[in-house]
Amino acid sequence: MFSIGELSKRTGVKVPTIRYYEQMGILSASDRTDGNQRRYSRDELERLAFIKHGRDLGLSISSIRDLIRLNAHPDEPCADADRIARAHLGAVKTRIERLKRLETELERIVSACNGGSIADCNVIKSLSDHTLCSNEH
Amino acid sequence: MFSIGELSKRTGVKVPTIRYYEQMGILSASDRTDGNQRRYSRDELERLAFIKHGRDLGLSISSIRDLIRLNAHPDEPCADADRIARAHLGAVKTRIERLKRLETELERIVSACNGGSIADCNVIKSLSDHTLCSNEH
DNA sequence: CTAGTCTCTCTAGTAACTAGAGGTTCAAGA
DNA sequence: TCTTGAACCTCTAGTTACTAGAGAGACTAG
Repeated sequence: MFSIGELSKRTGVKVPTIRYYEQMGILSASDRTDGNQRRYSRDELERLAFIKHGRDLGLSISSIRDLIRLNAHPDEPCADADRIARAHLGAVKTRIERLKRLETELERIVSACNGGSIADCNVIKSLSDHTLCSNEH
Repeated sequence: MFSIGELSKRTGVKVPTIRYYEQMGILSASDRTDGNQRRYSRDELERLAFIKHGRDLGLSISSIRDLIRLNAHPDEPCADADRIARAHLGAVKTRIERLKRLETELERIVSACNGGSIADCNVIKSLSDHTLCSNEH
């Protein structure tokens, strides 16, 4: 059995975050000491690693909750799990596209700085004047 | 003078959001009617457009607040404004990089789905097993 | 003058944590 | 066995940028 601090060290998830996951209903300690401290089994350590991996990949807690639920029914087809991952992939692609457009825009704004005074600062002008934008956002 | 609804229509910023910006101290109505309704001048319309543009580009409200403060002192050098934009550009580039790595990872996970049952679903397996990752995140 | 839309303030909820207060428990050394 | 210091407990509140809703008052067109 692991204490919450050990779990934290092994997974890299901070202690208050582990408690937060418990509140969110995706990870709970299977045991408590007489003094009310959480004790985790190896299964729970693995589940936390699963959660962390999902979070690192940007999955929401509710998506992770769904995946955990799916995992509990190993006989059902995996279409749902695939759908969750695919939906997330789509969202990631969209975000990349948007950010790339912003990057272009910011490059333009920053490269226009002439080192003068605010009165003729292109950064602020660029932000004020939407018509200068090379693409819509 | 514009009502808050008119301002909203002209800028595409929702009414409660405009009131929120007032709370945040970046935009306040220069006048009120006898019945306590906000009335905005053309200057304030333009400032809201500036705020919206900055938000669309992903600037935080506090960065926008800084830029507005800078804008109020037109004689000072524009290095600070440039620095804010540059810092943001750096953050955007970093986010793009990270997202691209996640994209690769998710592509791998999704493409591995064999349409079977959860028990041997690669989506969940991939998320459980960190060692399968082709790059660290 | 009235109906219907707009606006007001205030509170609370969202996502995923993080920080802090004030108190208790655990583990290791003397 | 006792003590001490780190780790743990619960609870509340703060973060960001909004969004939703309640209940009441204001404005405007016909």
